[in-house]
Amino acid sequence: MSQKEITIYDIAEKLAISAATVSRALQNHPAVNAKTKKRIVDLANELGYQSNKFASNLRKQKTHTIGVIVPRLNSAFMSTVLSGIEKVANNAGYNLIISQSFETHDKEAQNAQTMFNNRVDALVISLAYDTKDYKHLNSFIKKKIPIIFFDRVADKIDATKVLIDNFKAGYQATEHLIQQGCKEILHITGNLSRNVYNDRFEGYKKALEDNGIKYDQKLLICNDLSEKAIEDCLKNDVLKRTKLPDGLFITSDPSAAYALTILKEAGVKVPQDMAIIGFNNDLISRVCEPAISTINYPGNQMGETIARILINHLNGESDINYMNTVILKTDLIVRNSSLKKK
Amino acid sequence: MSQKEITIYDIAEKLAISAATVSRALQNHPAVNAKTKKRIVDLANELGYQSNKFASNLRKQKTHTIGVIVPRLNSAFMSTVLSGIEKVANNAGYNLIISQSFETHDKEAQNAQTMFNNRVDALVISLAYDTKDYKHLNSFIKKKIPIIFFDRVADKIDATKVLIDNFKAGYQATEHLIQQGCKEILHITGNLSRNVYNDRFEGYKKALEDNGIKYDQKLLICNDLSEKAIEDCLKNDVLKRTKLPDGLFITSDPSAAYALTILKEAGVKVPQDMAIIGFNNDLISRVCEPAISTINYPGNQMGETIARILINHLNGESDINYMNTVILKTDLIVRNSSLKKK
DNA sequence: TTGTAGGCGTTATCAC
DNA sequence: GTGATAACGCCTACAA
Repeated sequence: MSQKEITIYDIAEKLAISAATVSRALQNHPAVNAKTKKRIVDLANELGYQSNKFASNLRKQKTHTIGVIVPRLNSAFMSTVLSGIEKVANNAGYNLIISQSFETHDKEAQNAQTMFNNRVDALVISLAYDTKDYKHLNSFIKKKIPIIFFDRVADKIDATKVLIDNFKAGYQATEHLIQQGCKEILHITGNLSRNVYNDRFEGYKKALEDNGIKYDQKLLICNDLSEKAIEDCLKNDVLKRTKLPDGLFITSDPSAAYALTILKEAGVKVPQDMAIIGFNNDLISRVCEPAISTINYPGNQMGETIARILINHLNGESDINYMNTVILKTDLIVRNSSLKKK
Repeated sequence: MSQKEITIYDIAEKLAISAATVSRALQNHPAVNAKTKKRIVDLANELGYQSNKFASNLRKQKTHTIGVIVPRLNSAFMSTVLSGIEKVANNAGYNLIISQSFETHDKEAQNAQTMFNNRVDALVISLAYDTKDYKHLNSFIKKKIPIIFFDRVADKIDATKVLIDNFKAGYQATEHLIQQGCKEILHITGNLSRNVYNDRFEGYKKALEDNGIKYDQKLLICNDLSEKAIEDCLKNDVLKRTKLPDGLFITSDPSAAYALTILKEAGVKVPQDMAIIGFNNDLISRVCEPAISTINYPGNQMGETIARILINHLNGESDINYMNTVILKTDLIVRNSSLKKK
């Protein structure tokens, strides 16, 4: 199938020198005569020589590859994070192997295994919905391959985490709705066994409590935040209630936008009947009518931060083990969907 | 840094057999005694043995890795395609190395080089805005490494392409606006040197022509479709014109949504004053008010198709060289943003 | 400044 | 069924 590869030996032979010198020249090793080097580099270009990473990696025990496992590739937030990671990593000469867990532990474990076999220099991971134990990461820990968790992190594991203050964000969002006069705030969110959703929920509860509102379990809906789930819980549950909530804190912008559409269809006025606040500050929140209030979540910056920490560590410029948790800043963004008072 | 690796030799030694047998057992080679195999597999698990892909790849000259180069990671469309590719590829035991060209030829070439050095088994690529020559892909062609272009394809190169009928889609979109009574249809789109935008533009022109409307160059705006560009061209140009166009065909949904927001802000009534149609059928087009008409572009299916073609080829089940172009089906989706007549 | 030689971990070929 | 052995292409002590 493939043509004969051109190797450093071919170059060495044609130039009647040793492969070692060729290898050195191609790596810009200082101890090599400038002229010899030029001859080597020129010939390499002429022959279209391409270094074989496998041989090199095999030899050097380093791959310049970072593995990334995410629940799903196709969300605005995730692709922003990935874009940030890729940018920094690529500039530093690192490659990215990306795979999706599709929100299941098994696929996540399987992907981790593959990453491990591929000897990634580091692993970046945002956990699946149903991941509860972290055995599948043990091989990395044993071999001291750095792991960075982001967004959906593992509480019980002692590793570097990059995330936002979900409690605070949840608190802020809820508090804002309360300040706008909401008394019964519906909270639609994801699986509470994941830190992101749990912390936001705790923030929600605390904000209620601090404002003298009793938490009502009927106002909590957990699902996978898919369009189907949103449609289902609104049409078959919320909209059928005798008393409609007057506020909605829903933890993703696409879901918020979709919920808004359904509510409007059903004749609910936003924000008058129900004030809405989302999460993430995706473009989608800005183009709805009314525009949706949200929490700004800097995905791109998160990605860049992750990559930078990793690369500094891999280059030995800093030690990841001293950096336990990085919290990125979020902001409350108020738009018309939640402005009952003007 | 890393602990000692466990190799097939370690296993062989402990079991007092040869490494060759261990290797065979671990690959399910038929010619190995069931009992020996069990002993080997058990010990391998116990020791936490992990096959070293580099050594294996080096030896087998095959990497089970597919390189993917896209203009940008962070678009709804792109992440859907990637998600599709990843799903199929991963199930078939292939890994994905993904990188972004950030719409520049240079980065694209550099990424292609890296992919090549990593000896990817195949390359999947959607071209950058300013890529005009394809020298950077020559090494792949020479070595007969399959390349699949998708979405933004190269006309001049003889390779497999997966795309939609952009001409037809552009025609349909425009025709629809005309049928709704539009006479002056603004077309906001990307760089016309890219097939996707050029073909849609040609479709647009042809639809005008077929309906007796003269093409007016003032109604064509090309930019990078970023929020900034959209805002700029609308506020500083279109909205200042003495006569506003009565239709808008804009070739991406996020841009359409953003344009809609700006137009509404400026007091333009949609669809009465201006009918709008976008492209892609992203969620964003559905949650706007009015919901935006668009062309359904099956990104996920495109991704899966790409991966499937590639994998069939790599497995020798079919030959990619006989498959030149795959055109996926698109549909016109009519929503309120373009419905002048009811 | 350059060359020699050994090994990174796996797999394929050949014997037995 | 199993074992020796020779690559795969590169890198790096060490020697010259």
